[in-house]
This record gives sequence, C-alpha cells and structure tokens, in this order.
Amino acid sequence: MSKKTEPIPGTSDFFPEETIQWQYLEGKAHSVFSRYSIGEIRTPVFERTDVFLRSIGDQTDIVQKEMYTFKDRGDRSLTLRPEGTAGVLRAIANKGLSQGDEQRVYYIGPMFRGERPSAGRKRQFHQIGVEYVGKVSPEIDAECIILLLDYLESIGLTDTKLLINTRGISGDRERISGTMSDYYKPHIDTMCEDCRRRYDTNIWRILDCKNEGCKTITQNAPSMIDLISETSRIYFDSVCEILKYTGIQYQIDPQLVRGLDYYVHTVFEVVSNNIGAQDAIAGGGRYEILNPGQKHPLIGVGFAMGVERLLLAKNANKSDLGKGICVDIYIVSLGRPALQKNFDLASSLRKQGFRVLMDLENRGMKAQMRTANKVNAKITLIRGQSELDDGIILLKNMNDSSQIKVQFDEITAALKPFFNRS
RNA sequence: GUGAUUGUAGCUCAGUUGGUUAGAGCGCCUGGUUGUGGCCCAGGAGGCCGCGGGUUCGAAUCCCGUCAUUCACCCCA
Repeated sequence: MSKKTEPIPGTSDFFPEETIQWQYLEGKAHSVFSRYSIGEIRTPVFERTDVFLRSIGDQTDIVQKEMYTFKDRGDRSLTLRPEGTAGVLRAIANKGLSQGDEQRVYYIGPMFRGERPSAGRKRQFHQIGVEYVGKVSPEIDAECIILLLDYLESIGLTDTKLLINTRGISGDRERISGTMSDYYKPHIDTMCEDCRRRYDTNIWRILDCKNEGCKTITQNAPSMIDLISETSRIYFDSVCEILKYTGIQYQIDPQLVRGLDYYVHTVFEVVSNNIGAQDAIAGGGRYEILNPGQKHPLIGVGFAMGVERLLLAKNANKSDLGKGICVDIYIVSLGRPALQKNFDLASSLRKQGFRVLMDLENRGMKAQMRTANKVNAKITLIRGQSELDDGIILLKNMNDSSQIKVQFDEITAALKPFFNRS
C-alpha cells in the first residue's frame, strides 16, 4: 500500500508461510533427481550477454525485448539470466566434456525477464531445471520426460497435461523453413502484424499464433510431422513408444514449437488448468548450443519448471502442502530470576530437537499463556520463583489443559509421552 | 510495450447526491482481584483516504497527472 517499501514491480518478498512451500519443492527436487543420479549445479545469475544471444537466439522475444542487460565497470555487456540452460551449457563447455561423455545436472534459482507482470509471471521468477548434456538418443529424451512427470507426481501434481512435438533434426530445419515460407507467402499480407514479423525473423512461431485469422491459415499448413525427414520421424516415434510403454499419457501437439532457437528434435510442455493464462508449468526439449569460442555445439535435453507456477497449480488443487512453523514447547517464566534460568532450559530442549519458544519480555502470566495458545504450542512449561525454590516445573498439556508437577531434572522423561518420536 | 482494473487502519473492506472529530469485522495491546490460553465482556493503540496538482466556501468522494496493484494481450516457466 505504501510507496517506498514496495519491491520493484514484478519482484516479490517471500515470507516463512511461503518459503516453507518452496523448501518443500526444493527438497523433493533434491531427493527425486538424486535417484536418477543427477547432481546440483550452481552457476552465476549473470553472464556475458553473448552467452544468451548465441544460444537462445538473437531474434527471439526473450532476447529482443525481455533481457536485463547492463554494462559493468569494465564496460562489458552483462545480462541477468533469463533462463537456465545457456549458463549451464556454458559452464559445462568451460569445464570440458570428453566426446561421448555425459553430464547430468539440475539447477534451482532465480531467472529475470523484463515482461509485464501478471498471474504466474514475474520479472524475477524461479526455476527448477534439469539438463542431460553430451549424448543423444530417443531413450534419453524419454527418461528426461519420465523424470519430469516423476517429480510432478512426487509433489502431488497429477492433474496436468503433457504435450510433445518434434522440430526435426538440425539438418531438416532449413528445408522446413523453406516449405513453410513458401506456404505462408501468399497469405502473409492478410496475417497479423506479429506474424509478418515472424515470417522474416522466426517463421516457426507463426504456428502457435493465437490470432483467429492466422490460426485458420495455419490449420492448412503442412504439418511438422510431414515435413521432417525420415530419421527425425523414426527418432520421434521411438520417444513416443517408450512413453507409451511406460504408461505415460501424452498428447502430440503439432503447434508446439517453443520460443527458443536452440531446440531440435523433441520438444515438450506440461500445462495445468486453473492457473490463469500462463498455464505452462514446465517446458523443455532437446537442444544444440554453440558456446562462444567453441567449434562444436553441445547437445543435450532438459526442462525447466516455474516454481511460482507449480505453487499456483498446487494451491489451485487445494492439496495441502506445508503446515507452517509449529512450536512444540512454550516456556512461561515468572520473574527475572526464573527467566534467566529458563534460558538454560530452552537451549537444552532445543539440543534435544524440540521447537521451543519462550517469552523474552518478562510479561505477565496471562499474556504469556495467550501467546502460547496463539503459536499453537503443544506443551507449556511454567517456572517461576516458587518452582525454582522447590526444584520443580509445571508441565501443561495445551490440548486438554491438564497440568502436572515434574521434578526439574526429570523433565526429559516427563515430556517423552507427549512427543512420540524415534 | 498495448489494453483494462484497483489504490481508505497490520489484513479484508464500507464510506450514501462532495458537508463537521473517516467507519466495521478480523488482528494487536490492556483489563474482567493474588501466577494459567482458547469463548464472552469492557477499554485502548493504530489512518498525510497511494502521491502531486486542479475545481470548490468545503474533496476519501469530481477533474488531470503520476506511481503502484491486479488481470489480459505478446511471449514464456
């Protein structure tokens, strides 16, 4: 509401109620991906600008109008990463990868795109992504997709749709572009402004134009499946077959081409209903990326998921996730001497693994009890001057209000029945 | 970038055809006899009515600008 404290448009602050959900998603990523023997990579959030220009493609929308690019003090052009793949591939190229060797990694972190924010789209957003780099086979593509669905299932997201398509091997691309160009040439004057631009810059993207007029023209366009070469078709069929064999539901979407230049062969997307217009919660495909100064492109397959969108989709499904921070024990102290002694008690309980909160303001009993109730403590321990004198402590069960006196040095045993943990 | 939407208390929102000290619910704090939570009751704190200009005797209310929110387009995760 106020002005100066708001974060920059398109960025957000995340408080514990939310970050607990993020930690859940990240924890699942660590455990699921490790079962596929995939380790985490962490690369810088900014790179030399040409890292993105070359790989994503300098005619793509991302590069043309969405990148946060700036000059550093050495007058180098740097860019906040708009996606994860380019930086990961740069890192792998830099480290070196023997021919025929493979490197599998996943990454988690913020990405930056200067778009107008709306539901499911921020300027700083967060992705969890996976890359299988160095090898090519339909089986690898298939495992990558299986992994993606495995992860989504592990976080309880099953109400989704998998769309796949192929863009053909890189050798096909020029021929496909040519055929498409021939097809659209007589129609191009009647199509929308964006498509006229795409015709020259990135003809593939005409395919998923939402404009009604353009859609009808596209409907009769030669289908990708018919345009690709025999090799590409066999490759794509193999991917589909494995998915079918594994019992994975998918839908071939001939319109799916995706907006980054580096994709070849298999491309896929997972969409969810009920989260607004930005319905893609994950997307990816096979790619070839030539890094600056390298002779040969690196090949790989991978995907990225939008963390904010995963959360949107999850919460739309009303599946419960994360219960917030809980308190096991609240310590009520009466009087400064007791308060001081209770510091010891608190740290000893915390060392035993209890989640402990205590009053630090020397307030009245009523106020402390109110707080104990508010934070939903299971047990309240009460110790004031008289308990100090008697060497005891009061243990109150907040559920049924029952209260017992416990010898102070037997407190651990007394707590045991209330916390059935191994 | 284009279009629309909204901006009043910590939160969710009322605020009548412009008219006196700007309201409610929730939340917060303090009480309701000695050191015991939730329910109830009483009291209290807390607002440059997004910001800046204009019209008017008078503006939260009307006009202009600006910033921000939310949503859609474009595109993508």
